[in-house]
Amino acid sequence: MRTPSSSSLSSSRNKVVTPCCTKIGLKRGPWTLEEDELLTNYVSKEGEGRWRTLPKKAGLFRCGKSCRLRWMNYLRPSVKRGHISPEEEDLILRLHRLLGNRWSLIAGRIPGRTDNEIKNYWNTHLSKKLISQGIDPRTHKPLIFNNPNSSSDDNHIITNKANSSSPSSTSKLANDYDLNTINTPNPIYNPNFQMKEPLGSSINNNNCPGEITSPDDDYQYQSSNVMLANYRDDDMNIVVHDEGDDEMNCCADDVFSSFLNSLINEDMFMNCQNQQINGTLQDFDLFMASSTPSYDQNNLKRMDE
DNA sequence: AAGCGTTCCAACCGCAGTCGC
DNA sequence: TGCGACTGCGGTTGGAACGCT
Repeated sequence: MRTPSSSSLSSSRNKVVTPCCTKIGLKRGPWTLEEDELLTNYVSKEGEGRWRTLPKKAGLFRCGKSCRLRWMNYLRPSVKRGHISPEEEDLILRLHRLLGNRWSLIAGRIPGRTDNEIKNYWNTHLSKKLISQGIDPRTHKPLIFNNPNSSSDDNHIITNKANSSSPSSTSKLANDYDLNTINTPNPIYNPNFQMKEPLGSSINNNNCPGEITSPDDDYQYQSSNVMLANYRDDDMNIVVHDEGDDEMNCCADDVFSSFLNSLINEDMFMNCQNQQINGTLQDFDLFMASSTPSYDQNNLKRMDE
């Protein structure tokens, strides 16, 4: 069905590829009912995991990755199929504003939905919807169309190849929206930012390890659902706080979890929405101040202020 | 009905993190 | 400490379905 793209071919020449991807004779493409049945029966009996050896044991001519994906995104009993409800859509929008393209984190907050499904839904529906509303789907800030007179390092600038002043339709606008031209200061979207251990101490007691800078720069999330903060050193370089402390991590995890849960609450969201300038950090501060007595919002000094 | 363009989404890919040896 | 195996994530692809002419 699918053939390796030119990029993947060229990269695989220089890289050690995992055996499951190179084995000859493995089936690719859409799954058949028989394959689904084999996989479902096997996982029901033996449980998830050990994907590498699963295909052989289950009698499938697929690589482990493919089996895992099929199970996770389609066959798992908890997977909910069908239309995304308006409530789910709203939740996706809120979570994406906070988390960026952290699809697995977002999916973890929407029961029955998979990261792949949410990612697809975002790319095909929600990003276009936001663009049609004049909102940058990456930053959730108003779109600013390219002005030849403006400086080249402006953030949140997009170009509209057809007509920047009068987009004619959602579809047209979406097609003309050049994602490659966007610069974003938000580390959530910045691949150069390294996800590190969480900064638990500033959340769980009154100690502040450093000066908090701009909201977009300083709160990051890692795949373990932990919020963390960075600060700037004397040279204004962003410093990632890297203090391992399992207990603190655990607490930060709980706090972050509660924070996300709170966003499900409409009132909380509406309050925060009115303060989009300060975005994520302000949302978090509001939440922490209202729900965590030990959290001293004033301890967070911002270089930007 | 045929041809063509667009949309949607399942599946694939490379990469990075984690774990065990 | 280094290495390989395994797992999970986010980006991308391409074929089927759909809509328009």
